[in-house]
Amino acid sequence: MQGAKPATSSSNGSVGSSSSRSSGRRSSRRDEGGMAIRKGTWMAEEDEILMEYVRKHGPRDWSSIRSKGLLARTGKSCRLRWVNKLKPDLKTGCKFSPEEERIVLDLQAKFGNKWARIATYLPGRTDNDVKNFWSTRQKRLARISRSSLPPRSSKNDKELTAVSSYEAPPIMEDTCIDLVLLEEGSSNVQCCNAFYVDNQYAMSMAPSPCNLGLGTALPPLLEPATEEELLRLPNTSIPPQPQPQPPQQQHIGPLPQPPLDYLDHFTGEEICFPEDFGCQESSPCMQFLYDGPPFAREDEQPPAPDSLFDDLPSDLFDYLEPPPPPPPTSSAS
DNA sequence: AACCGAGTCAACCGCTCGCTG
DNA sequence: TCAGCGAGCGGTTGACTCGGT
Repeated sequence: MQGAKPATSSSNGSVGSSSSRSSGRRSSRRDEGGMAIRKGTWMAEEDEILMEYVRKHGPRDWSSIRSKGLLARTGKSCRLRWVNKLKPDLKTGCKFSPEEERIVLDLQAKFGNKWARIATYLPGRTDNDVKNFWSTRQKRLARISRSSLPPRSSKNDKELTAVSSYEAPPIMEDTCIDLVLLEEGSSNVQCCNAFYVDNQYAMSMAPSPCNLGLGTALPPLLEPATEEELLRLPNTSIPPQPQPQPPQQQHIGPLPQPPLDYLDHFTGEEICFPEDFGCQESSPCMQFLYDGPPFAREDEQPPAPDSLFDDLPSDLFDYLEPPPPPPPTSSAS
């Protein structure tokens, strides 16, 4: 990855670049009481004062920090600084691991944009971290989907093709990558995640509800799995189903909760999914990019789902573990 | 070397919720 | 019951770095 910004004044004690950085849009202003409210990047001295306050009083009564004249910051700002930067055990400057990414994807599909809630499943991560991770990912997917739409031709060729970052040079380290699966000859785009962990690729989501399908035309590193194997994945709420032979279709109605902003393009029309991808509202798990007519309608054959997972080695997903249990309700917001 | 796009991150704002008097 | 207030949350913005061209 790139773009890691050097630590701010709080962690390296240098105020130089960060103070100039804040000089533009953020500045101090005076409130009604006449006390100047400082905004912008925190200085090391301010951090020290804030930490000292928390040591003495605990992380509460944020507004009294200003009312006592300790800092010219709002309570909000103090709390934010503590939660996002000063709290102990934060994983600052540390990239999301593939496992963390998988958890975020799972939980975002489950909870929506409840970043604080999702962050409680990720020790050392803040809601801001999760939010930033997600928005970066969204931007990337949006860019990929925009740039990857194939020309409308060869209508009969329905093969799903992996494009996007998957075409990047081989990934050598544990990595989470996004896949955009295009239905050739149309503008249908599906999106999912694959992980490269321990020299193996694996898809991020179980064949649970709202899985619209995974691509077949993946590079050789990813071998297809049998549906039986995939059904052993964690967080899979659909029960094992009988051998789904010729793809049948199940009328499931509109998607319950559009998981992505991309669904702005969604027409709201009812879609049919193959029966073996049965959809349950309780655990939607796939991000669905849509920019055209419905993916599979009753009068149209969807890609054969059984061809999507065939032959994946049975241990392919063994490393995947269920997310940790939710923390005690007292800590959740 | 300069430029540009992508990615990362910090910190703001507006809103909601829950507590308290 | 209700208003006021503080805390918390989600969305957004913009500075900054880095890699590619």
